[in-house]
Amino acid sequence: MPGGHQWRHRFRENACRWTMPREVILDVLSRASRHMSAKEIYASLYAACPGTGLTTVYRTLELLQRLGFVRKFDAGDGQSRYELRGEGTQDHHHHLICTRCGKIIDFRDFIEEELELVKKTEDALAKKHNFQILDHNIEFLGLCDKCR
Amino acid sequence: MPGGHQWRHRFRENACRWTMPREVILDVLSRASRHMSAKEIYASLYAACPGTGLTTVYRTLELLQRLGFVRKFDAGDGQSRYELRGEGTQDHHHHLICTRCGKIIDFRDFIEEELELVKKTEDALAKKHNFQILDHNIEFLGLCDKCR
DNA sequence: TTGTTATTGATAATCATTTTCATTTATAAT
DNA sequence: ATTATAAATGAAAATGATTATCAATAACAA
Ligand SMILES: [Mn+2]
Ligand SMILES: [Mn+2]
Ligand SMILES: [Zn+2]
Ligand SMILES: [Zn+2]
Repeated sequence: MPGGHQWRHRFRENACRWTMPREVILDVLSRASRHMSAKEIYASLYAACPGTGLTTVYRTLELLQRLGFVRKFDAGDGQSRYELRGEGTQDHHHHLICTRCGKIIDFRDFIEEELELVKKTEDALAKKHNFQILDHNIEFLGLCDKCR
Repeated sequence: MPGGHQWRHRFRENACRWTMPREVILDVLSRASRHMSAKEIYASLYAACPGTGLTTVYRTLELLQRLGFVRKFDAGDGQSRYELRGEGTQDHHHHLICTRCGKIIDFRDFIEEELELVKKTEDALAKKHNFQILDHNIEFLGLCDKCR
């Protein structure tokens, strides 16, 4: 349990101030269900920090993304979703998305094989297209048990 | 070259009428550069079918997607992009996206290994979560040669 | 404690996409 | 070929997520 202090330190390192809205947003992200939209985060903010604006939520999420603490992704409905990036490789995962109801499931199956193939592909692509590859996403789309 | 007639037939099969806007939009999609946004398609429509509304472009794209003729995807900027789905497996590919300038590159490297891993993962996920998996996306994010 | 400057919140602005609804048109039936 | 019907279209307005503005506030270094 890294506690909340680590965040403060990591903010300082990046010349960012440690404020109440940021602390609360990080808290929401770390405890609540994953894959939250900005509006959902905004909604669950009221108890701990009423008066926080939706604008601040968006700005904080963008900052967290820029610092690499948060991953932003698109699940097909019109809004972006956000999740904390855990440390090392044990948090590495991808998404299984129901295209009808929007349900999102994390999966970590075959991560070994996946990383191996991803590495090979990254190397090939970086060389062939002179790209600096920084990240990747893998997602499976389909119908969940309730929607099929 | 399947020509334009096949489309007409495939529309009929699905109880959809064959109209000028639909023909022209399919033509644009098949000849022009891939990964076009609705607005881009709308813009390149004027010559062949002036007066076509942007609304019709959106409606047609949604139909094409529903019929499985078109793949809709998100490249990180605020708008959806569309590309024709080719027939068999020789068209199967994924995307390498520059997060700064938005450049998109198709790649088909290691499709063999990819399909193998994807199959394994699909089976495992379908069983474990009782999902009916219909599609998948793999994307690499990074900086292109000009942006790095 | 004070000064500087990042951060915030209310509000308005953007911008992609969707809805509405009256008009047109593809197509099947006559 | 004409006609009837429902699907398709287009103009305009509505929606909804995200971003820009700007004056007020608060973090934090000195
Ligand atoms: Mn996740
Ligand atoms: Mn492509
Ligand atoms: Zn579902
Ligand atoms: Zn680039």
